[in-house]
Amino acid sequence: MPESAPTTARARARAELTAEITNTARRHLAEKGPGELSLRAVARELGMVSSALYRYFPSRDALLTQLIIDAYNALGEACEEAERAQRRTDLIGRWRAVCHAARDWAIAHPQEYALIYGSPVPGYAAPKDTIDPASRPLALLIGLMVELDEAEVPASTDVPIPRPLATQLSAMRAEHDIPIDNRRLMAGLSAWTLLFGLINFEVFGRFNNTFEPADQIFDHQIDRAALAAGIPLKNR
Amino acid sequence: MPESAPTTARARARAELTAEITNTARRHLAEKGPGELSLRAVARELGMVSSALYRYFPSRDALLTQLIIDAYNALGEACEEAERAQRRTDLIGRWRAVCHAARDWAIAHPQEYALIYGSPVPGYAAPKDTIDPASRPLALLIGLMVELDEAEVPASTDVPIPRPLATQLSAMRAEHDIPIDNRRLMAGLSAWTLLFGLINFEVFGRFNNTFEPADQIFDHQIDRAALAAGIPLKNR
DNA sequence: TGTACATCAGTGAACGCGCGTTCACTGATGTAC
DNA sequence: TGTACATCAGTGAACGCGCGTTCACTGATGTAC
Repeated sequence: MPESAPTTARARARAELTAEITNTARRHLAEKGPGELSLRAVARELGMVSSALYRYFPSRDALLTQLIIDAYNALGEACEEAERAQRRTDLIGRWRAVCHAARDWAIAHPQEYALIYGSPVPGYAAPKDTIDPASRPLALLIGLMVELDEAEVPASTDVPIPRPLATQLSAMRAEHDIPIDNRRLMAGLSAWTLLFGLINFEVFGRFNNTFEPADQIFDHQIDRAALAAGIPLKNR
Repeated sequence: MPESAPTTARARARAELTAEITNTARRHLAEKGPGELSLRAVARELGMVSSALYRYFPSRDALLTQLIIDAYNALGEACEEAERAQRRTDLIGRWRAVCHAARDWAIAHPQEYALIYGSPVPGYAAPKDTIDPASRPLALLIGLMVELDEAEVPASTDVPIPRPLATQLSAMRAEHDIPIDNRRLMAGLSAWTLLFGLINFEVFGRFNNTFEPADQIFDHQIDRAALAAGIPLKNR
């Protein structure tokens, strides 16, 4: 539901149809791939003429953008919800919850996942509105790092951070008001990279024929990453 | 050059034209994406009629398969060559060399990289001949692990490996005659996952606007991974 | 409450495009005797 | 060395397809007075 509930019948119909269009498009996407998403096919399924879609989306790219934003938000929400369900003091539980939520969502929606974490769609430039939704999982992980800091969990012994990298990290901290030092931030970024690298490998089939199911190797690797990020595997 | 040098003029011409076709296709791929690769466009550029290509490749998919195999081999070769250039005893140097070679190749050939490590091309199933070329980088890393073992470098303290994962790892070791234990093999696999996760993030633009250039964050993360895999950062 | 006008949703035809693949063909290259 | 035949590369036309987007239009819904 948008900010203010639509009052007139027309506005309500419009909101509903917009949702129906994105839902249908999402279903088509799930079956094929972003390149195969066709406005005409979506219109056909909705019993409309293809040109009618242009009342709702100015172009195919705009529809794709909507799907991308929705995907980022769905993934972000899944992670946040799972994380929220853990005891606040259970840091490793929270880390695992985020990892599993992201993985489960990706496996359940492989094409949507590919849309946001796979190869960029050629000729398509992600607009600014995708940035915030896209950063929700990372924000969660950084939140975890902040609490590690507050709980005075010692950071894992670590590889030194050279000057130029420190500059980039500091700039990032300043821009987003992140109250931890570079070492901890870097730990969060590493965990984030590893998590999605792992999911990519699984969703894109790199573990096929060897690690099927990949549940165990996933669990193992995220625990390794937790250790590397300074999250103790056992709560005190 | 294929196994046996072609003797007749016809055979030579055929080999040359086949190469020209794949080269042109590769160039087109580099500019657009796999979905945009068009037989007609390739033929046009070569001054042939589109149907003539069918003397060389039975279908568009066959051409794509060739490009995929070539990409795997090019990447694999780049890694192997870089690794070969290091002193044998310099294990961390060899690890870094592999990482940098893979990254450099990916950055230089982003579309080819996307073809092999990005979202799967919809409706396209990779045939068996891609398996061997695809595993070359992992094979290198496992080789490194074997030498770590031989050099009696102690494995890093680690997360325990549960039963079912151990079974999968043992099966893998048996199938490929890998003379190390599960713990070391797992370390190699983790390093491998992290490396390509990292490259994906960079090539697919996830570090944009924050870590540009990403050289430093890359170096830092591969050193972290080295530590986690038990490779000492300093040689003795 | 009623009327005149403005806004909007959806239609249907059309434009212009490029694609993969098939097929019967011509003419050149290779092979067997 | 020469001839008859088989193989192969490349042609050009055609099939059948689906796509995104534009445009002038009709008829319904909403708004101002």
